[in-house]
Amino acid sequence: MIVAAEDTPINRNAVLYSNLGSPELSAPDEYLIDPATSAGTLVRVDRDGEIIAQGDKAGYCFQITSGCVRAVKLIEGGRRQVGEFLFARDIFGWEALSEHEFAVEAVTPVVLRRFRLSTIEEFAANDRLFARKLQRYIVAKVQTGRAHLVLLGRKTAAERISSFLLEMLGRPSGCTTSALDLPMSRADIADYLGLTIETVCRELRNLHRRGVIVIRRGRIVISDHRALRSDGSVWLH
Amino acid sequence: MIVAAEDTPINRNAVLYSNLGSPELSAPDEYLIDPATSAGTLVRVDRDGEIIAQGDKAGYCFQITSGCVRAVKLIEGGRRQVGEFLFARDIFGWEALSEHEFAVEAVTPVVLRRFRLSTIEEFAANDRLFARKLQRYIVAKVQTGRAHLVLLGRKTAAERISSFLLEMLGRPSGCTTSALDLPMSRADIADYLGLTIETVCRELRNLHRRGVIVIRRGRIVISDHRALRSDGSVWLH
DNA sequence: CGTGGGGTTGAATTGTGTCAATCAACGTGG
DNA sequence: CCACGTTGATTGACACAATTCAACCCCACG
Repeated sequence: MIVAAEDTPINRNAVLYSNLGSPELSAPDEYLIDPATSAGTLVRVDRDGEIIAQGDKAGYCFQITSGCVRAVKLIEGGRRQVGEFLFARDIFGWEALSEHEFAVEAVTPVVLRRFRLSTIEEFAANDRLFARKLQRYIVAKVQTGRAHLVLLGRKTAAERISSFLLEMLGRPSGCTTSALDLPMSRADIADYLGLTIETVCRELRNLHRRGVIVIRRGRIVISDHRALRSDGSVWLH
Repeated sequence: MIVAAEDTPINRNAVLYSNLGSPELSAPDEYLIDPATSAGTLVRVDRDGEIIAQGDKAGYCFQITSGCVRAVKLIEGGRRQVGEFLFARDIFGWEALSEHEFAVEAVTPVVLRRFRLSTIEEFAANDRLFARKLQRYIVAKVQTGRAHLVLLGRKTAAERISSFLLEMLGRPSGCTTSALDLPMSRADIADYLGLTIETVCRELRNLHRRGVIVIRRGRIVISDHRALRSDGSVWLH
């Protein structure tokens, strides 16, 4: 499903990442690897195209330039779990030790930059700041993974939906407005939240009825942030 | 709840980790930091003692010398999620970016070795092999976290219990025999698997009825590994 | 202008949770 | 040594949240 894949050799002397001089690590809207460089191989993938298959050998790492991607695992009985959704600036492919346990598929058409894992490792070895940024990125992923464990283990359907909308609202891009356009299908959302499509619909409808959201053609507008937050943020402390 | 906490200064010239000369990275039964060294501060914690509290500032990293520990998150309505159980050789405290999202509590009395995070970072900076081992360890944690997402999102109660027993059976120590002694309570297991205590009991009884396990005084003996595996390993591929 | 796939809604079903009672193990103090 | 209280584990009866099954709608697209 990979459309364009000419192999631009990585120029080791090129500026591989931006903000070298930045005082602190990884602002949320920062690219770990500067997309303006010619480093890595540009890859385009169609909607629903498979970027990584379950069982693929580890070897490549991708940074998303544009679009949305999902990490999915299929198990017996046609059951499916979406591990995470990834967007521009996100990096994936590093999570595998030897084989990929999750497939990665394009939710929308995506543009990626592909690197050999060995190249990334080499850069991390030669550059302390980059290594620390990567480390921070991975630790942040561990954190969001943990938060998702709580959602799947202990939250009700209504709470999951609210948490999901807040999560989507909270990501770096498109956060200022309260208009969310969710690129993924109901099935993707359901498999991310450990629910069925029907329950996702019903809970969205409930939010609509309560006047918390407005649903229009795959686009959702949040009318009552406060209500959403009191539903979805069930943390203590 | 920390009992002994004299602060042994870290000797930078001491051999902080073992197997420097080992050809490959992190065998599963290997300590990332050699417990025989005097590096770090020895800490003992009683049963149910709190090692890290929710909301604590990040700053220390612990390696378990002996005992079992749980990472827990409390949310509204008395609900609780156990993120993971950790055992000898495991390392925790590195998952926080600024504040700890999960508390860490002693399931059994534990002996820990405590390090400043900055010390760990410094060692990683000065030693490539150690840095890569740590990296591998963290990535492995991401993997088990992902597997747990699938369990919580898409497995039935029976499958969760079987998967749990297999997971406990599969950890480096005490794996040769089929006698498991589970140090954690039913409540801990339930909160790890996103179930209730009662369901855990019922499913264990079902396994007992089917002759798959024998339950004796907090110790469980696996009589039929094959049956357990066909229940718990619901992977495709 | 059919056709099909995603989305929405309703009714029936069920797996798991809730509530409650009982039991077993253990420590404690009279 | 034995009543007693405590705490965790087990079991049963019932309730309910979410799934399953099914019908229908709405566009997009050939």
